[in-house]
Amino acid sequence: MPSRDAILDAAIQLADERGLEAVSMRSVAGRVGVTPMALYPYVGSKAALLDGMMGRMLRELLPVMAPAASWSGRLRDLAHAARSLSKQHPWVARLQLLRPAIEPDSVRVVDAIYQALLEAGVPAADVPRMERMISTFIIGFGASEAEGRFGRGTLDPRARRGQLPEGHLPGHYRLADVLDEPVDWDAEFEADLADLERLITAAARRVGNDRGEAADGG
Amino acid sequence: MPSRDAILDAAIQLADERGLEAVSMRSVAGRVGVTPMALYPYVGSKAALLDGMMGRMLRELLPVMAPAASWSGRLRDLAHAARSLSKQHPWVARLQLLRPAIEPDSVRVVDAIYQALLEAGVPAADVPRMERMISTFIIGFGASEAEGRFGRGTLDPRARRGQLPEGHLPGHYRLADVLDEPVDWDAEFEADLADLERLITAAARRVGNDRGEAADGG
DNA sequence: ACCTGAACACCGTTCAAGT
DNA sequence: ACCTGAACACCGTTCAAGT
Repeated sequence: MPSRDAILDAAIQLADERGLEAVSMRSVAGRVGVTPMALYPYVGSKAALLDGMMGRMLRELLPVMAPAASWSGRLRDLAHAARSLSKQHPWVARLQLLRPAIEPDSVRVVDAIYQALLEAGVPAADVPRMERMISTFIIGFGASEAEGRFGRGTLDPRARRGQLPEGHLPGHYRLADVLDEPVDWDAEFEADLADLERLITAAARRVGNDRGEAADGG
Repeated sequence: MPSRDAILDAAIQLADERGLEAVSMRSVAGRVGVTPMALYPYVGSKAALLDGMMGRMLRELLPVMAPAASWSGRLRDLAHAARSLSKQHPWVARLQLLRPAIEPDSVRVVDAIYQALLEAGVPAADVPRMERMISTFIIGFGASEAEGRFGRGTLDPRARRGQLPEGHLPGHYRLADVLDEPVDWDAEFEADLADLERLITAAARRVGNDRGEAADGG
């Protein structure tokens, strides 16, 4: 029995095992034990199948925030959950960036961030922007890590200390010691979160200072 | 005469006109006036073709930073150039996230950011992380805007003030006034850049305070 | 040396049949 | 009501010929 849930399960499993590019109507149908065309009444199209996969991921993200915790604790919980999700399923960040967040659970996640920012004292006029900044960063970090934008590239074979003339890549030259050390991505994510929290408290402190429209309606 | 440059030009034109998904070996070959297989000696593979397109984009990004300007001026120049690039070519942000930055010009852009951060007084140990944070944000913003993650979604049809019970999406409810206004994306990008600059100066101020390894070699 | 043409193993999706 | 099979218009890439 196909059923929408079984189809989404098969697609998610396939993406986990062989990557998002291995998810095709034909491969999913094969795993479910059915002909490609039998999927269409349940998922509509390939694009809708991908949206459905994303919806499932977001559903796991929601119950993670303990309502009792402070705003910063809740944001931290959410950020950590998002990161562990994109470690378990390296394809979610790409999907999140490539398809607009239509699923209803995505609106609920956004709402939870709104509440945390309001509770932190961020002026209403700045809350949606900061929500977009935070989620853009978290998704972008996950995508960069998963797709290999972080790994190599920055640090080229010839970027080792002394192996290149100082004038060519002066920044890399001066940072040779630091760049030689391996990166602890968990620590980096943590440091980035601390920076984001600094921005939030700074925005809350600025209420009514450098802008006329401080604490708005609400 | 094909030539690598003519092939990349055709591919870029095609992506601008009909989107990245319209770029195929067959369509590019058609535009160049040649058989698909004739491209292979010049570009190697589809993936390498995409890398080549990205390389061309990065080359436009480099000469934009006036060496005379302050570190914050140079970072601003770079950020604005990156944003106008991803407005002209909505596919670059996606490509930047999906493929590791191997092109040599990408290393040069990273180096320019390293220099700016060092000049700002950011401790060496924090410079690579902050570079990744800044570029992740800028690329993520471009991708979110281009792929439609920002546009709709957050603000649902039923998120209008009073049209939903307060208990359901409390954050959206409290922000109804703000969410009803259209977003000025240029202003938002500017405000985000100001926030990033705050993080940089804050990191510079922390030198030698909460970490042992303050101003490193160099 | 450079290009072509046919072929292989794939795609998403439509449409007419089958039970 | 639900599924199948053949078909259409695509992919990237290999390989043997052509000039």
